[in-house]
Amino acid sequence: MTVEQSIRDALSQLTGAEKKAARALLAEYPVAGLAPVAEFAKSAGTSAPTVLRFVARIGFASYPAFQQALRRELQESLLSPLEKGRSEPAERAATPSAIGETFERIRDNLARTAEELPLAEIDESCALLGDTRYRCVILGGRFTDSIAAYMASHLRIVRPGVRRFEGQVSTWWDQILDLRAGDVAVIFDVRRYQDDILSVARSLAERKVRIVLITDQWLSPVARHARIVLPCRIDIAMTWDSNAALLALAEVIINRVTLESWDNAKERIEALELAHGTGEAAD
Amino acid sequence: MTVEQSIRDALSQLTGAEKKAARALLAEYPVAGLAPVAEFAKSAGTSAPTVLRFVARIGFASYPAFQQALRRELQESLLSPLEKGRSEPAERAATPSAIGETFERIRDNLARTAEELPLAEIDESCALLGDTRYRCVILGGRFTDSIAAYMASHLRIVRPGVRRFEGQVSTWWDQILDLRAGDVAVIFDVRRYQDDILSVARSLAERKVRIVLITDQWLSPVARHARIVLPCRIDIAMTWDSNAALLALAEVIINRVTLESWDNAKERIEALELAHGTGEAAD
DNA sequence: TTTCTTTTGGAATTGATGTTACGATACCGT
DNA sequence: ACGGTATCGTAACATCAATTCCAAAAGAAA
Repeated sequence: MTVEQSIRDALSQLTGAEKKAARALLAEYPVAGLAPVAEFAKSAGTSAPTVLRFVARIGFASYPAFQQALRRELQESLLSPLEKGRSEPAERAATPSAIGETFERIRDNLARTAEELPLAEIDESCALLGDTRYRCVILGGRFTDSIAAYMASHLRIVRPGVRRFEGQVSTWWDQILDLRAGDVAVIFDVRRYQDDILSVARSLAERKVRIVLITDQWLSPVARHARIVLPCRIDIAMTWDSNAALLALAEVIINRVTLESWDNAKERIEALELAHGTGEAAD
Repeated sequence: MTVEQSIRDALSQLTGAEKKAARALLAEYPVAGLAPVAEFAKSAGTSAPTVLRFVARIGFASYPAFQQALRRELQESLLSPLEKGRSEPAERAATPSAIGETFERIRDNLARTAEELPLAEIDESCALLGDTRYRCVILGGRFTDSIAAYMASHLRIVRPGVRRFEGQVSTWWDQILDLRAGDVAVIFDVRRYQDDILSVARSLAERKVRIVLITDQWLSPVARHARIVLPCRIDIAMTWDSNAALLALAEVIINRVTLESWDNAKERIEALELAHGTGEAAD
């Protein structure tokens, strides 16, 4: 039962001045109701007490309670345009064009991510990661662990002191002890945020490890402990979210760090390539 | 100039706790800002004074003035719900930066990849991967191994019999023995093609394992042994190639397979979510 | 018209909210 | 390691908003 429905149901039982309030709210729903009582009353052409009687009549204990309900509703309706369809994926036809469409949505996520990313924060992250005086650990959650691995495998080539937390979470705690204040942790965490990641983050923060968080637009709770937060778009209105934007961001950072510390990186890349012996396999 | 833009512009000049407030607002825009200061502060994990300092910093004389601006904005955006959201992409695009450019190149790769991908091949891949009568192994090279892991972690939820070849290549040979004719192998291999991957592919082909190869536009030599070849764009004219298109393709396939075998997948997803106990970490 | 009931808004009251001052803390440079 | 500076949160304060009371006005019934 939404607030709007409550109003329509109760409308017939309202007194004259109360109806004025109801109509004013319906006309500018729900913004009018988010204003202070006096303002609402004025825009409805009535008085504050009348508005309060109206609010009580549709079943709220107080005006703040009424506003809170409006806010909750609003938040849900702002999420739903993206969220809907998630419930019944079966409806979404798997037509050939669906592939192109999915790609399109992923591209769209990249574009919006690039738009919304705070550039200054990326600069700072790269600075942190380029500073070889401090060590660096990279970790991720259930699915994003792969992205973490990807980033680590590149960063490890560019600079020394890169470690990755992998496997059993219980083994991470020992490794945290090796870290000193000032070291940097890159944490990937997207929705269905994991409690264990949060615990680790808290523990890292306590040890003054500086956290760079790469998360989704709704922000992992790890944000509380993070020095830098980089939100990415992940919703593609399908069964699974898309982590492509996270990977892209990781790549951007990797390239940036590589460039900025090119003198060191160059040597390391060449040395490692030689040792690895990756001959360009001819066809 | 919308409030949201003001925030993004000012973000870099904000102090740590102020950033928390900014992020909390951006994460639940604009609803978070419509709550009383104390509530806003709590949801942002900071104190009321900090929120007020934040509001002052982005140019408002008082908290009520700030809320009024939010309401005005909200009302306008509700009146024209069609052009809601991305207000002026033209303005935002005016931020010339290497970061935006890199993102642009990655997006371009995705677009070209989507164009050039043979749809019929994708259909067939999905059919192969959706057929639970056969097992499925996933593996990748030095960097693409992470992408393989990503795909495996999802596919494993959707269907049974998914394995991943990881760690030391030498241990893979034993595992190949477990595979029967008709089983499916997804192989990721991009330039600097690795000899060991080619060897494994050859061996798999000999055992009549059907290979789905996800590679770059220049095609890994594994293509010779592959039943299906899906080429992606990876070049972004920087130190490192971008594997974002591979990830996107993997995601497309994952979603497709999930949809096609939804009846089975649904049960497995629900069962695993329950067992995993991933509580949406409330804050 | 008169009287009673219902409704309404002004004004006082009470409570919550925004605001400010100050002490504690963390951070940074020397 | 130390002192200075910036930042943050607790607590007191002042302001404003929500609520209540009551008298006046409007409407209904006699």
